[in-house]
Amino acid sequence: MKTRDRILQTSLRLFNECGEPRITTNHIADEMDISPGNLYYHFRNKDEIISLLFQQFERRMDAALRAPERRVPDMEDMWLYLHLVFENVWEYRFLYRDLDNILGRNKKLRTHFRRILERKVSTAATICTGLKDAGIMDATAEEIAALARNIAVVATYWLNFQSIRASGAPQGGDSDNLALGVYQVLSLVAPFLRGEARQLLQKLSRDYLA
Amino acid sequence: MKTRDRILQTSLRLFNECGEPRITTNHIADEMDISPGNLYYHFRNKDEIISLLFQQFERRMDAALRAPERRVPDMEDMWLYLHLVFENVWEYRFLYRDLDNILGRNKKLRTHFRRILERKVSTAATICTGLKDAGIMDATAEEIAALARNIAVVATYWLNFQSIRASGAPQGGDSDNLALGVYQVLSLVAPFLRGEARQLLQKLSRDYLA
DNA sequence: GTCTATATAGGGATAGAC
DNA sequence: GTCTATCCCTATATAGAC
Repeated sequence: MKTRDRILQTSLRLFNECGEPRITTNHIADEMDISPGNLYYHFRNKDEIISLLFQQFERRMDAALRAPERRVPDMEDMWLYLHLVFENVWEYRFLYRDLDNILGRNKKLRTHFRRILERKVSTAATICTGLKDAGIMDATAEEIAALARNIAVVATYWLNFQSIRASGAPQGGDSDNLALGVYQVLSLVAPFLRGEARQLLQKLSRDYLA
Repeated sequence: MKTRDRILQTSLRLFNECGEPRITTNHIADEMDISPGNLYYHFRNKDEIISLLFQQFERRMDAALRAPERRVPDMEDMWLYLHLVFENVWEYRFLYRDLDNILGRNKKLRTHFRRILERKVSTAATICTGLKDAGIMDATAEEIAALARNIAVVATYWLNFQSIRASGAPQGGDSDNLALGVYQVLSLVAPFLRGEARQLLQKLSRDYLA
């Protein structure tokens, strides 16, 4: 594998493990057993590494949020949508750990991240409206708007929330937290579903968390 | 006012405005027109300033979360609880802006903040159970548990979420975001309320946001 | 209590040899 | 492409005069 790609890969891992502000370019070079000078041959500066990682993140997030546009959405779409979102957040969690800090240093990232948030909200709203049109969901337009915002908030920050709550906990892997996150978001939607769908979701949730 | 207190006050303001990692001890001294040496006469280091500010925050948050323990909770309690929480988050928003970063440097803060999150969850659950016992709310224990977690997430991260969404927006003050945050959390609770209470909440919300 | 001056350390980044 | 050596800058923190 090319050094350039290894730098990106290693940076992502270290950023995720320790937080981007704590990882210096020297740390990255050290971990890879290359010289700091070599790293700067491949990248102009640390910010360029972050930008590249952000681009990867953005592409994958775009793909996740484009999923349900093809046809009439249903609960399957919601489930898929949530899974893809949570997996992406998890894989690029360093962004979320120090969001304000990172976005504050780079206006382009801030703009793009804002766009992603807006798409999270609008995709959630689209799916909910689809569920309503399909007769599965019962909610006013106002309720759907608020619901979509809440879905976006929980989908965005759940892993942060859990990582603080779970610090020092004896067990409970991170993959558990992904599943719990999906469950949390589904529980936002549940009370608006009609009887059968709500039962189905409850059963699905129980299997899922077991 | 004593220099020591002015340092705390100025630090809080600058931290909130620019983010704690970007504000150095020199910045603080500069802003106050005192020397860096003077600052270090009053505080051993930057961390001590942060710890003191955190203590203030914790005391106020404790007070906010103790409120509804006295009697049978109702929607008034929920509303009061949310307001106090959001105001505290707003006044000490620097903590939330760089939460992982700050908590990662100081285990004591991490432990204490975790406790606050747990209390947010349990207080929300207590209030909801109270609403259920009062016949205002209709929800299973499982639903209340998930709801309480979601309330805590939204109450904790809403202002972060909005500050990213609103960056570059032409208008929409921060106090609007507080009100919107309360509305968002209430909209989590609304679908579990019985008819009359739900109507009341809708009316209340509309007045509130107007 | 407050100042000036300074020590120390670490991170970001570059130059030039190989 | 990679390394070594080094420079610059900034942030934390201290020493000692006033």
